[in-house]
Amino acid sequence: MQNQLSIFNTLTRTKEKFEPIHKGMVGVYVCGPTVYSDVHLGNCRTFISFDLIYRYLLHLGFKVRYVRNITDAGHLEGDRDEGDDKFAKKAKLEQLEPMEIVQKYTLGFHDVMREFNTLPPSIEPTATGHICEQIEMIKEIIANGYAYEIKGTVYFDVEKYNKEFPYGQLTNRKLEDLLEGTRELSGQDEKRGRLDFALWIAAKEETLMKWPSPWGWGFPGWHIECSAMSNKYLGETFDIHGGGMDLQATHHTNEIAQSQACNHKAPVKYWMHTNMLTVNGVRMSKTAGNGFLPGELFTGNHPLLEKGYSPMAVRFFMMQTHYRSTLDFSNEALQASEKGYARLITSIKTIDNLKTSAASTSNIKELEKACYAAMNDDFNAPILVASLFEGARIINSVNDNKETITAEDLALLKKLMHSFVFDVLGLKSETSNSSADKALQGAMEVILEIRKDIKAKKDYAASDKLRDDLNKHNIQIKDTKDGPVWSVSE
RNA sequence: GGUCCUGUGGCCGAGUGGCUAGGCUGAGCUCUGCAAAAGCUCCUACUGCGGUUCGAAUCCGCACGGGACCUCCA
Repeated sequence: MQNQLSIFNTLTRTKEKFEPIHKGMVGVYVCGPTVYSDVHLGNCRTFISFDLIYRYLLHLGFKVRYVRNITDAGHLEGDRDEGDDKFAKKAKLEQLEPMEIVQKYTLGFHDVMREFNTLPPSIEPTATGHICEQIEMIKEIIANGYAYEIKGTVYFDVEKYNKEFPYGQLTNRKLEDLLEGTRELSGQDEKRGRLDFALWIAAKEETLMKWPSPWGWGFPGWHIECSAMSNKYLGETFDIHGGGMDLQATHHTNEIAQSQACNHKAPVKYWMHTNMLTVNGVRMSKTAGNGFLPGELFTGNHPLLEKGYSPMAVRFFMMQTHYRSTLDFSNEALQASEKGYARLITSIKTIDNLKTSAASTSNIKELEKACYAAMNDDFNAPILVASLFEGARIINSVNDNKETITAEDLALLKKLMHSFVFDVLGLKSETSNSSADKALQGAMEVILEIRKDIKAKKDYAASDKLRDDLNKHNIQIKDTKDGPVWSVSE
């Protein structure tokens, strides 16, 4: 372990030293997507942020169990535990079975996560796969006196719970303040308290996704799945629970209440929340209609996009902002990241060509320290990136014979750049080894050989034309001291 | 209305009570047949007004601007 990691805990609103419950092991639960439509870039940001966190914990040597669920049932359209769930609604629209909707968008989600080079979680449980666990948990909550049933629907009694536990602690709010923000109960409402939420919802005649329960046919409420599944795979109390900030006030607040009411203990030691992605200063969301899909981003096929951006350029763009800050999208910012990313990757490829000397002009050990210090300070990737650019500067300077490096330092620098850029930040070099690429490589060798002859005859007009023409096909030739180098641009 | 967060150079974005992050852009220089790349140098900011302090962009207050949550959303 490279010194002490600290994490900003939403519960206390301070940075705390990270001490896992079980030495050397970390349990992480992150609220995954509700798979009733394509994930947009804002959703991706959250999962990419937690991918960084997961990767760094692994890098530090922790044995991590990373659980990220798939919500495939119980997430209602309306705000008052009424109506059909999102899958059934979408299923009707697309004339499919609800589980066809789930399958379609789950596969799509996985494809996008792979594009962004995120590591798969250790366990990816689904709500429909854990109906029994949810029912058992609800039974326990009722037995403990924190929930009640009315006509086949089970509600959590928030006001009763609040008498013993601070219901609004995660958002630092008092119950009275929360009550002020809610509407009066209408005559149709069955629940007792305005803040009460459903644990189990009675099925109607037309409900498509329903299961038998002690309270009749129905389906689980949205919040109970995360309590049940985190409990099952990580235990009654685990280390880190994460999710987007928008889940903090309702979903996570209710999760804490459910788990506490069931197990008589707080479920989570460190709560982590990632901030939103914004477009022109406004949060990207499904309902605001200002979101675009990862596919559109990669191809540039969207009115807001001037061009396409590669998945790694986008990932790097996100790594230049701290996970707790809002990240505002713009073409200009993305293009800046694209260039910076290319420079960083190019420098890493240069490492293998460096010559070593008897002394180093730069302090590589200090650089290593700076990298760990950045990440240990609540996963501060932007500061890490700044240090990595310092590394790139050193590499390029040594390559230009303007600085020197010892063999020992070079080995350390190489290890440092590789482990932080590829393992921790999760970036990868975007080159493929397809047969077409190999053919291009061969062709370029032939072309450069011919151009060498032309240049030897000092026919610069011809050699420059060759270079310019290839450039029109996105192939750059650079005439360095050590001979020509070529590359393909995006 | 309630509860919070936030306001940094041309753009994006870190950050600490005093020691000028970083990326992109622009200008100049070095290198080079030229170009590109790379390195170096320069443009040295912290919404406004008060207060605390030897000293504040960093702490406090007020004002103005932006945003989030309180209703489904990562």
